[in-house]
Amino acid sequence: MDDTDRRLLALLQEDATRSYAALGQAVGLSAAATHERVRKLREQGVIRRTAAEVDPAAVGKGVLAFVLVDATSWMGDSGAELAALPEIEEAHVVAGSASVLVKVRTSTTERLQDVLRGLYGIDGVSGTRATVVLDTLFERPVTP
Amino acid sequence: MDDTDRRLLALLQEDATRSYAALGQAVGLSAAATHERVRKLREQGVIRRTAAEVDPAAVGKGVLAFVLVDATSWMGDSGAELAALPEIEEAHVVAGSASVLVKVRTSTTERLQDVLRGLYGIDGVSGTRATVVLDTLFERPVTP
DNA sequence: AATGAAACCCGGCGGGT
DNA sequence: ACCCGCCGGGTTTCATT
Repeated sequence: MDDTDRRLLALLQEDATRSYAALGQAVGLSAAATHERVRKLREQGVIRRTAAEVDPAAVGKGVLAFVLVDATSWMGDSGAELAALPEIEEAHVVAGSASVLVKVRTSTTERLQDVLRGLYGIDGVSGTRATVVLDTLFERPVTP
Repeated sequence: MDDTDRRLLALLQEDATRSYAALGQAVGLSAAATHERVRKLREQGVIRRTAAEVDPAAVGKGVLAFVLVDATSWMGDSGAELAALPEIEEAHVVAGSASVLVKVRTSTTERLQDVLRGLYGIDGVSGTRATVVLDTLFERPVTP
């Protein structure tokens, strides 16, 4: 993982449809060498996958909220139950006053309410504190 | 935006390197028709871009935290100042007791502290409440 | 680990149904 | 809108250094 790899990662994060030739030119390498480096980055798991980024609003997911979930028991093994709620985009075990933090996207606030109801249905959950997003200033990839 | 489009989106979200032929076979369409549909989805902005997903830990970003930022004045126009801190991955204006919620990835907790210091340097910021992530249960794309 | 050449396959585009 | 067929270019591999 040298500096060239990091530059390649940065380029692929903003547009993974670039050709290896163009990519190589940007970092001063041949297409074949570039291909080999990227292949290794995939193999090592540095590049998890290459995915299409979908606009949430365009697929009817205009409401975004972060929900702190309080629990009376350990929730670190409740991943599957949380994943069963498809509107939950991320779930993290956190330190602090809450046990889990989830990121939720729904079509409407009514549907958000349904998700909160669903959270209460999970064993040990004793409370939720939702923070509703009014406007997203920016979302960007990690800077290697 | 019919059901076929949604299936295409789901497939492209999990692997955008698939060929249009394979994609078309999965939804019962020819490669050309599939290509046309995906082109339109891009044109309409439903597909924002296709990007490589990088493992944060692999690029030395092992610490994740969500920070609620309190402010004494309106922070909805502070996007640029927040974006100037490269460790901030997302920034949202929120309803509730805080004004802004940011997602921060750093190499160490010391660096996280630096980011918090940086936040206090922004005009109007009066406080921060950080929630540190111990373990990420899952992160997945939006389900169309 | 990088290069250049070569084979193969895919993306992109026309025309037609 | 979808399907078929063609063509240029990119991906992918291999021998070589």
